[in-house]
Amino acid sequence: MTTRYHHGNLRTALVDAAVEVASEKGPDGLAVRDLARRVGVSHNAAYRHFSDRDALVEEVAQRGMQGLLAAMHARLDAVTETDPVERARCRLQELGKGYVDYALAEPGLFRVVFTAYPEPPSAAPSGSDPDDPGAAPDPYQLLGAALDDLVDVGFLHPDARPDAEMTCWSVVHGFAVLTTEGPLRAVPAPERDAALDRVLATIDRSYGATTAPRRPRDEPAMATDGPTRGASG
Amino acid sequence: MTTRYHHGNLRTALVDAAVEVASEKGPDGLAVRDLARRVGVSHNAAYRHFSDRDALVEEVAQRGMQGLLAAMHARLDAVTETDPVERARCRLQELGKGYVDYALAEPGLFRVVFTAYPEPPSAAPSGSDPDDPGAAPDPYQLLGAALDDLVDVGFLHPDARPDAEMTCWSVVHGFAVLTTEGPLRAVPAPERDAALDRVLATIDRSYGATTAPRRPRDEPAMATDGPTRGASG
DNA sequence: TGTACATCAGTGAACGCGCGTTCACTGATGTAC
DNA sequence: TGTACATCAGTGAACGCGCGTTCACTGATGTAC
Repeated sequence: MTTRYHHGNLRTALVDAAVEVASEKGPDGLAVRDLARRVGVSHNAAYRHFSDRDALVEEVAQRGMQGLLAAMHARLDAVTETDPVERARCRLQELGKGYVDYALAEPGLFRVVFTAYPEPPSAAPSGSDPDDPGAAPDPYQLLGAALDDLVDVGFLHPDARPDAEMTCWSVVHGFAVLTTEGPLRAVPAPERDAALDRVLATIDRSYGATTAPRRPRDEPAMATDGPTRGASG
Repeated sequence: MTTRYHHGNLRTALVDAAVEVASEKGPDGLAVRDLARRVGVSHNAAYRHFSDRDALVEEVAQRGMQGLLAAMHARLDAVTETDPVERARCRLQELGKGYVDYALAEPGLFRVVFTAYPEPPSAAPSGSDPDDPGAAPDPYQLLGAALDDLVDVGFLHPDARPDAEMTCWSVVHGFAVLTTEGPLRAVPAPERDAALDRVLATIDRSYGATTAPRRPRDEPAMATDGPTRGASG
């Protein structure tokens, strides 16, 4: 039973092993032979289940994408704020934190997600179909929905809505890359987390500034740790 | 003379070839044997000039860094604005554009720059020495200086100054990665460039909002393409 | 319930690739006298 | 100006590695009758 001829679950076992390896070594660490070895099967048995190495990597990328989405949803679901404006602002920030959470927790898989398809989908001129912008399906839509909420709630001015996805995605992706693989990977966790809060607050402040000048209030709509509160302790 | 025994300039020739290769294939495309072949020399002659492959890659990374700095300086030097506030704002944005310029023009070398040292410099707890934050020396200092100017000129509130480097670097690096290697690599150039303008304007608007509420003016300090101008053609 | 047979899921050997690195060696160069 | 010699900068062969992929093959499984 321990070593029967038919594995019974080889495909899943290979992907599991691949996820584990990729988690440590990233996409370049994935080798069909190595994975077969780990699973205890001859090195070409894998070809019964995957047409080639790329197919296996793609499977890992899908798992990574699921993890990324889970991390984002986890943060989103934890938002308890009830005031519509505060809630929408908070949700956008938490979305970004979830993204970075995952990149920091699983840097290898995070890399696989963004390396899986080295060839650009040049056939369809991306951007024309808003439901399929490039190769990033759901996180992109989550972000879009959060930004739409921010407009609906009256915080983000509609004129500032276009390309807002790219701003948010860029800042959060850049932060993730710089602090996981990049030159900022040695920054200690507390400083790093504080920095992310400030980075996200910067975006929030910008969005608040798109409406604040138009409707007079006592308090300008600003980030909670903005300079007007003077809470720089 | 064409094929003399002593090459005379082998070290430089190897680095030149490596830059050319890395420019197309990125860091993983660099192989000592291949480079020697290209230069027309036996594959181990390279070891007279480089202790190992990593030393050669590091040399390419330095060239890449020079290119990156040159691209940033080129943008910076092209700023003719004379009004101090406008000038400082403009310079920050051009700095970001220069960074993205280089990433788009030389994606392979850009990657080498950020892959050269896979091991974190964990010895020195980075961030303690502001002159050497991680492995990115000069672009980081250029950015810091631009942000300091923005404070000096009264546009960016000092309370919002901390971690401003990380915001700017993150947004610009993320944009570069997403549009060169990432899911947005298929976005056509015109849309992409317009998006970058809006992304940078978002940061500018945020920084303007750190001072605007405090000193009453006729016009709030906002990005040139902000919604209050209504220039959404 | 038993059996023949198609099909599925493995195996071991082999091909061909390119790599990093080291070894003992040799051709060229330049300098001291 | 000529020569001996140390040193520098190449060479060719070899070691050992791991990889992706294909080939002909075999053991196990399940289904039709």
